[in-house]
Amino acid sequence: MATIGDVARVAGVSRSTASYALSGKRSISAEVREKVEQAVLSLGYTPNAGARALATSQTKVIGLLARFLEDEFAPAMLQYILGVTNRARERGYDTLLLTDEDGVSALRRISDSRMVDGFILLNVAENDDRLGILRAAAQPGSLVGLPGDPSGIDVFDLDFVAAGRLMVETLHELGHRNLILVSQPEHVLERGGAYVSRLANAAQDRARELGVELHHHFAPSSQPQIGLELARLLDAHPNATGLLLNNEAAAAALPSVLRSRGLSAPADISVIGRYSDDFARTFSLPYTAIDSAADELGRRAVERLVSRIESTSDAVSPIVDLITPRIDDRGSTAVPPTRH
Amino acid sequence: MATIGDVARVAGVSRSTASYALSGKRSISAEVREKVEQAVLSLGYTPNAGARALATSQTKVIGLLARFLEDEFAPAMLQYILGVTNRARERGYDTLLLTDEDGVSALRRISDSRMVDGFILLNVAENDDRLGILRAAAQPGSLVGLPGDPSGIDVFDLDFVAAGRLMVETLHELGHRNLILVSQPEHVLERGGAYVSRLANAAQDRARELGVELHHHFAPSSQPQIGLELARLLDAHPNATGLLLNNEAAAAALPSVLRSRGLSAPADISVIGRYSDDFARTFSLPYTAIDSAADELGRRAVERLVSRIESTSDAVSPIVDLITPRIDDRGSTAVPPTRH
DNA sequence: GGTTCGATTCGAACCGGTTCGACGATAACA
DNA sequence: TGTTATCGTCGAACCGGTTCGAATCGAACC
Repeated sequence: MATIGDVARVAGVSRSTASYALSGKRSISAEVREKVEQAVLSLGYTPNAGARALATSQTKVIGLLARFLEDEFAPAMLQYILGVTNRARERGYDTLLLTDEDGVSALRRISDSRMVDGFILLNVAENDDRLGILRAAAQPGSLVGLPGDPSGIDVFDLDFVAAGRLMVETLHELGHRNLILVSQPEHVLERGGAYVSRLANAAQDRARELGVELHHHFAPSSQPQIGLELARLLDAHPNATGLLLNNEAAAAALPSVLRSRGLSAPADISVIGRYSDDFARTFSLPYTAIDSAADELGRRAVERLVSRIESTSDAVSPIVDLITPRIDDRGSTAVPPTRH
Repeated sequence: MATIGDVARVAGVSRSTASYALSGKRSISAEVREKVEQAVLSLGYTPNAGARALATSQTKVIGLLARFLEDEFAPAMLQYILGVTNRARERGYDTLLLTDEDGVSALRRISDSRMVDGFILLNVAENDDRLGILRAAAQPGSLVGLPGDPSGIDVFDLDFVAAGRLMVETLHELGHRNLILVSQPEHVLERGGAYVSRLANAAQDRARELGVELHHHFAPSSQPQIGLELARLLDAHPNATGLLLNNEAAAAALPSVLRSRGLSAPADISVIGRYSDDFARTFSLPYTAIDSAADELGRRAVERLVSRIESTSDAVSPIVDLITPRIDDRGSTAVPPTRH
């Protein structure tokens, strides 16, 4: 492989001149620049990443820490990952994907060895043990997922409080007064998925304010239990006219549950879910849903991280950016059926 | 961050001695080794990856090129990615995830800049334009997906010929004589997904040998068209007693299609799919299926790549490793129903 | 005509590791 | 007791970039 020394020799200049000609950090005569560029072309020169990293302390790589938790809906993670890698590339960064079980030691290892310029943490838990390491790290980081204590770090997440309120308000406006809310399994919450209770509490509060009856339940973690539980809930709350789902697996299971009971949405029951548009398309889920905005969150996290990496002053104050929930109307809500 | 110079100073030895004490490449007195290790601990020393890469020409990073094609079933890709990253980590390598639209230039860029020690290419097409670059690259590579010309490169894939035969044979043995085979959309084939026709042709040939009638169709690429097409196929072939699905999306759509027609598997129709066990679990697909072995393919590709990277002689002859298909029996096959 | 200045280029140092050759001390050997 | 390996350590060079300071030169200025 050609080095910058080769380029300099072919162009008949010194190594430093070749470097400046390529970086433009000092003025170079048009003539010399031309010769250097010719040499680069004829040799097929590409700078050695390791050498550049050593000299500049910049790797142009972002570390992406993805936690794959058991019982979690893995495919949803892919949207985040793609949002991150694609936007990073647009900004001139490549992505080191870290899927280690032990996120703490992975973070430490990569940070200490200076392999990346910054980190993005996915699936951040309420009390995430990676945050301590990240705060002490030499590189900046962005979180996707709001932890209990976000101090000092940029955070991006869906506004689950607004999402909970929006679900309730939407059905309340249509005339619904009795709703069921199905959350993720309880152990997701225990493991630190506080967004589950943020949405549920907000929905509960808003329902109380509006005089709406809301029955909150945690769903089991796997099929076919989910289907059975959904059926049980419909039995237990025969007067409920609306179903709110903060749970991808439950949404995926719902069509068959409704069909086997001879129900259809929105004629018999209104349904609002919470999942990405891409998820809806893949499994052709016909329900109106709050978009989880996975790719957008990934993109924003990258955007912020890159500007922090490239900003000279590091006194930029951290932000918590909660995306306002947006409803994708797929026609599964309507006024409640009149009681006979 | 501490450098090896700091370690050497604290331990009271030279930089080279510190380096040898840590690498073990020359004999070092127990006393000195002890002092160096103490210094490492007290300073929290971690070698700088860029400097090490520059000195050793080894990055301990693998480049993973994932192509995300439109209309493709993206979640399935995640299994490959996880298989690769996890096994790579076990072998001491991290993974650079490259999702660039333009795989050719991504490959060239990363290879020329010496950011990785080797490549793994996912979703390799029949006539993949990345292979030319890979063959000329300084780093070795492993393919997941069998191209038309695999010469010179290690290849890992499911044996789709055996898979096609196995599907037909399994149902033939149960007494089925009239089958429908649903493939991926035709443009997947056109784009180079030759595995689609490898499976279909093998199934067709085997059916002919066994005197089985086999109706082969390409499915549309997206919902809800897939569901409609499945219904149309069942109408068009009322005597078919078995359904073979080489198409994840079709498998995901099938339960509702069957339910709405009042059919169930295997009582009314036998079904064999082709998707990963993980996929089946996630969407609770109740069909017997040939495991696509995504994670295993990823693991094998890494294993081979790493041994090639670390082997001194580079005259190791390339292999084509086709995994023998394995059926996960989920009880969706049975003897065909007796005709009334 | 001497001085100052900006443009252009070069040489040397540095980033933080690894590794080769040399050297002194000690042990083994004749 | 002199010679030769062996062991343990050090200094220096090298990997391939970037960047600082200095040198050269012609133009502009007084």
